[in-house]
Amino acid sequence: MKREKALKPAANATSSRGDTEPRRRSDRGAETRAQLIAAALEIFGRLGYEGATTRQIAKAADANLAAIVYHFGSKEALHLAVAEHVAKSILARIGPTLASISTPEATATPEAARAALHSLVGTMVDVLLGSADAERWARFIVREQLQPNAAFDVIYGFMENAMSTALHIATVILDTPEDDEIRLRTLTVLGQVLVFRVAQTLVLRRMKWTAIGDTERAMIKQVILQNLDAILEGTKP
Amino acid sequence: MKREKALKPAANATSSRGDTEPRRRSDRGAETRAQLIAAALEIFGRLGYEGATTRQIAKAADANLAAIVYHFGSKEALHLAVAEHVAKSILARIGPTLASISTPEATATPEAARAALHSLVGTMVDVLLGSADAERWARFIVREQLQPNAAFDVIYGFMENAMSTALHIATVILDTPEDDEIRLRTLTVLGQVLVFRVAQTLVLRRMKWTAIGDTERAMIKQVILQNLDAILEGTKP
DNA sequence: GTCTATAGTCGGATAGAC
DNA sequence: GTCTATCCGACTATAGAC
Repeated sequence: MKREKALKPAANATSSRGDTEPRRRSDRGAETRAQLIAAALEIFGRLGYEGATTRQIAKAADANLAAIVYHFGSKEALHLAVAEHVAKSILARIGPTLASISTPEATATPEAARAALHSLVGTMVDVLLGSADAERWARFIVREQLQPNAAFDVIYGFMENAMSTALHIATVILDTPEDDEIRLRTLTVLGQVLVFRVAQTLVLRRMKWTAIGDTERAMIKQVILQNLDAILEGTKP
Repeated sequence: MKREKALKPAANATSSRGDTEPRRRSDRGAETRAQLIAAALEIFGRLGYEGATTRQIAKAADANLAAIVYHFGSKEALHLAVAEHVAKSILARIGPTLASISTPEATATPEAARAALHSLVGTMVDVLLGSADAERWARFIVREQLQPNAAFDVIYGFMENAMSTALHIATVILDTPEDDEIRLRTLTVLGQVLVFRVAQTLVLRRMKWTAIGDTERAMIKQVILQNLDAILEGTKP
């Protein structure tokens, strides 16, 4: 928000390069772009948009400072490219699960629906807590929430999708229409997963853990799924 | 992380001013300090430590740039002073509730314990969602989680307190020893509250709300307390 | 496509008048 | 205690050699 002078360049935003010329022999360019995005994801997530500097990012990506402008057009465009990358990556992870529980069969009976919901929540826990990648994604996303940017809109898309699916399944299980109450309840389930990412510093201290590994993740998943069942059971009409 | 040169000054950190001279007639100094802290809370919360600039803060506080160094010693010291202010403010709000449920009577019977837990969670919802101040506190705290600083330690203290109390009450209700499982479950309850602060952009969009006012807060509280009861009921040994 | 060098701007901190 | 003026390091973005 500080240097809003020459925002003229950009031109070639994020993807769709090589549209003027056929794909050439070397993919050095693509590699550099990928490295820049990976480094930017990490650094934007930790320091925020303003706190991150293009020098840091270039250095972490083992690329040249000018490469950022060359490949993305500006610091801001790089930020947006990272958001797109995150959205795509997460969708790639939960997409299969989402698809498998979006079939009519998955919600044919309350039992099947319950299994589908377990599957979705379990996948969310795994995706959010199960990889170093996810750690970076989550940090980046939470930053966007704190300071909603254009990048947030990019990310919102897939969240919308997952939440809608979960909501629909929940209405089947509880046999109720979709109303504010069940919408809120769906959000509280999301919160139970998110807290382990967002308040992780607090979580680690309280649990006297040093990290959330496989064992810890399994415990967390078990507790959340038990809660989910209890909530489904306890709030039946 | 950028300008680690002259970190020499500081000297007079945050409070305890006027120890060299008796409190004088005017409290202009105290007022300026308060305004600076208020402005810094808002701006650090929104932009993060690195993203915030002392010029912005001074301007928002209607104070002079040099006043920051004069009163706090440095940008970093101001940041820490804000953390202390936040911790104190929150404790002032939940302290009474915390005290009232820390008595032996409050956990004498499972019924009383359940009421105490409701009281604590309800207060948390009110504090976190019920005031414009809380919005700022939450933003600031979440930032600290993403990028733990010295300031985080300041804030952790009161969280520890509230969590321990909640945990103890839960063990009474469930009549189980304190173990990892119940610790995790306590954190999932915290998550249900936090999500409405942390992912508020998402919440507002999904609920098609424009803000979380009294009505919305009441709905949220009801849903979370119902969940809490369901969880307590559904996970009994 | 990648690099170095640099232009132009903005940052935190300081000095010293009042 | 508060202010203006200023230093100087670090920032983003650019130009142009390779």
